Formats: sequence, C-alpha cells, structure tokens
Amino acid sequence: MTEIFDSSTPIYLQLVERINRQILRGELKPGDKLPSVREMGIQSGVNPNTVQRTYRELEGMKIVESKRGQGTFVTENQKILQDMREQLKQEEISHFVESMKAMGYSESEIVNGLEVFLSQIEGSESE
Amino acid sequence: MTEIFDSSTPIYLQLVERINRQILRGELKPGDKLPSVREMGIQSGVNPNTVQRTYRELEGMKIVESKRGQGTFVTENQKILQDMREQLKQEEISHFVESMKAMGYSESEIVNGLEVFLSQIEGSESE
Amino acid sequence: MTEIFDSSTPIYLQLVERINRQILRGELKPGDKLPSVREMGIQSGVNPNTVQRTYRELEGMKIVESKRGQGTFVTENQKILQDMREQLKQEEISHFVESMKAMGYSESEIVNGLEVFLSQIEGSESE
Amino acid sequence: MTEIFDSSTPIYLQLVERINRQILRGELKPGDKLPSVREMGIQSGVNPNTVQRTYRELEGMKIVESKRGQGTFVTENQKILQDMREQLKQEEISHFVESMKAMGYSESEIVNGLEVFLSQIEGSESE
DNA sequence: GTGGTCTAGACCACA
DNA sequence: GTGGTCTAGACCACC
Repeated sequence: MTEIFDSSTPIYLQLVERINRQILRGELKPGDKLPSVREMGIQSGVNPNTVQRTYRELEGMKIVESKRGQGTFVTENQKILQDMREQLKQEEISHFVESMKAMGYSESEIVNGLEVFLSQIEGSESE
Repeated sequence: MTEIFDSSTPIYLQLVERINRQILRGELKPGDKLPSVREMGIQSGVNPNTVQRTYRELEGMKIVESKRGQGTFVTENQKILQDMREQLKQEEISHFVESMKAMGYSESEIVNGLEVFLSQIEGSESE
Repeated sequence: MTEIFDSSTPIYLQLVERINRQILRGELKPGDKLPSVREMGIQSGVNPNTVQRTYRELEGMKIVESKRGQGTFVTENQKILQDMREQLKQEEISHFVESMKAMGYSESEIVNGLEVFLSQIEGSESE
Repeated sequence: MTEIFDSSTPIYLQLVERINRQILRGELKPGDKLPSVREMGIQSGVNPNTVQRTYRELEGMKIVESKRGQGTFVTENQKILQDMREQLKQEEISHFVESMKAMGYSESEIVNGLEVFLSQIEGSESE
C-alpha cells in the first residue's frame, strides 16, 4: 500500500504528524508498540531510514520511547500527551482563525459561524 | 519571482484559490483587472496556458469576466461574490471542526478553545 | 480517418456538438463509454488535448462523467439529457424562424411551408 | 471593413448567398444597381476577381443582369426572384426538418414545437 | 490501458 | 498588447 505524501514538507515530518494524530485519536494508546521500522517502512511505502528519523524525532519529543531489542512504544507519561494534545489544538485553532480573518471575517462572525455550523450538524447527525 | 506550489493539488486550482482569497480580502475589488495571462504566468513562474486554465475556471464560476483584447476582470455582481464568501466560510469551518473532532475534542471543547484563543490575542493585538 | 471541421468555430465545441447529437439520436446511450481521449483523437484527426477539452466541457455540462483509469461515460441522469434535448430543440427552432423571417416570410407562411413540406416527404418516404 | 467568411466553402459562393438574401429581404430591389466590382471588393475585403466570379454566377442564375459600361443590376423579372425565394425556403425548411429528425423528434413534435415558439415570441415582441 | 496536468511554442481574433 | 485555441510531447495517478 503506497501512501500519499505532500511533497512540500519532508516525509519524516509528515509521518510524525500522522503518528501524533493516531495517538490523539486513541488509535495508539499509551504503552502501545509502534510497528517496527521495517514494517512501518513497508506500510508507508517509505525508506526505513526515513522511519528511523521519524521515531528519533518522536523520541526527542518524549512522545515515544525506544527499548532496544523490543521496539518503540508510546509513552505512558500522560502529561506529555496532554501537552501535545493542547499544542496541536492551539495550532489548529490558530490556523483556523488566521484563515477566517484572511477572508475578512470578524471575530464575532467566526464564533457565530462555528456555533451555527455545530447546531446544524447536530440535527443531521445520523442521516 | 518563482512561487511555491503544493504539488499535491493542481497548480491551476491553487491559483483559483489564491485569487478567490484575494477577492475576499478586498485586494481585488469588483471591476478590477487581473494581470494578463502572460504577466501572471511570469509572476507565478507558471506557463501562460496554466494561468488561462485558471481564468477559464474562474469564469465558469462567474467570478471573473474575460474580454478578448482587453483583459480579465473581477465580476461586479456582488451576489456571486457574497455566495463565494459564504461557501468558503462553510468549508473552512467544516474542515476545522473535522480536524478537531479527529483529535478527539468535543464540540464544547472546540467552541471553548476558540473563545479562549480569541480573548488571548485580543490582549496582544498591537505588539 | 481525418475529419472535416468548420474553421470558424473551435474544434472542441464542434466535437461537443457532435457528441451531444449522438446522444440525442440514441447512438450513444446513458452509461455508454465514449472512445478514450487518445482513440477519439485519432478518429477525429485531432490532438488528444483537444479531445480532453471536449470531454471536460461535457463533464461541466453534466452530460458525461469521467472516471480516471476507466474512461468517460454518458451520464445515466435522464433529466439532464431531457433538458439538453429540449434546449437544442429551442435553439434549432429559433434559428430556423430567424432565417425564414430574414428572408421576409411571415409566421403563417413559415408554418404553412413546413406543413406542406412534411406532407410531401410523407408520400416519398421509402423511395 | 473586413468581412467574416467561413473558410470551408468558397468565398464567391458565400457572396452569392449573401446577395441573394439581400434581395429576398428587400435590401436590394428589382432594378437596383449592385456596387461595382471594385467597390464590392473593398467593402468585403475580397479580391475584385472574386467579386467578378460572384457576379458571373448570379448572372448565370438570371438573378442579375450586367450592362456593359453601366454596372450590374438586380433582374426585374419577378418570376425568377419568386423561384429563388421559393427554393431557398425549401432548403431552409428541409435543413430544419433534417436537424430535428436527427435529434429524434417526430413530425408532429416539430410542428408543435414551432407553433409554441411562435406563440411565445408574439407575447414578448416589443420587450 | 484510462483520464488529468503542465509546458513550450505557434497561430488567431479582437482592440 | 489582450484572451483563445491547438499541437506535440512529457509526466503523473488510478485501475
């Protein structure tokens, strides 16, 4: 299975992002083992060296711990995961607000639009 | 000046997006002349044919009117521009909510996070 | 087989016209696959890019659906085809009336001439 | 003033057609003088030889008479003009019926469509 | 194979 | 100058 990567940013960073999201969404839980470097390389259609670089990066962020001979595991340190969650949230919000302002919307229009949107999808949830 | 394009989506669509935003932000006003296809081609580091494809697309959306021998102009039809503004807003909001939910946030957390963010930047507006 | 095109209107529009008529006449039925852009290019003695422009145009009219890797197909949406049929009929009639009036015929002469003509060919139908 | 000619049929035939229509529409009346070969050449952006050929053709059809030293005149023979009028009418009707049938319309649909069309434009004549 | 995008360069029509 | 069409040929994504 070949994956799709945006060629404008390095693949290893995109992999970092993807794994972070998997953790945030609960697809990967604290203590879970990540696929081996080789395995992930095949899954992602990417060179194992790139995966290695990804895991090193995640380890630097304390999100992941490598245990020699056993594999790479999601940290059990809840605080770190919380911090990451918070940080990604801020980035997402910031990007959203920036885009809306770039389109000329005022802050109140932004909040209002969001609330209207949420109330709408509530009504059509299971259609 | 060579521009950077995300290779994952067609250049002509990225150009469409960019021009739409310029119109929404008021950088291009109704009746304004766009750069000629050749001029824009140079500015964007892109083939004139690609720019023309962009302009043709915009013309199909009724956002722009091309007059042979004269140039390409932003429509003066305010209703169309309003519709586009509204549509892009919806897309932006929808994308935002989807991302936040993908990260496991509840609707109330999303609204709350947005409001906190806005109250923060208010304090540091003119720094 | 090289085809003949009227040089006064763009080839891609003439191709659009031709395909529309083929659909209206039932030579192409809903769901039918059109020749590939390359194939049609050879058949028509025209560049594949020109054929693609044609297909893109038809897709914009919702008359055709292109599926990457599979081909281009006549829509199965009967309503669209009916609308097109009606529209082309109106254009044909309008053009006819205009020509006749330009030659100085009154409306009743036009209707009368048509009816006489039709009654004549009825007699010589299967010659 | 440069005129527009369809490059798929000879210019002199297109000129013949045009003059015929002018006569039928009453823009040129029996006995009227046509522009000189040179004059018409300039008006139409066409070589005088081409005009010469056109006039010769019209003379062969008895629609026009050349009087040496005076010019070329529309015939005063009403019968000829009537015949031409009738012939062009037949061609126009025939072409119309053929097109409509090619689109799959029955004879009654053709007549009906025409009548509906005429009744519609009657209501919006002077808008 | 299929459609889709992009380029380079030509030629045309309009003004 | 402007936009519009067309070609030849390249490369990509999907199947």
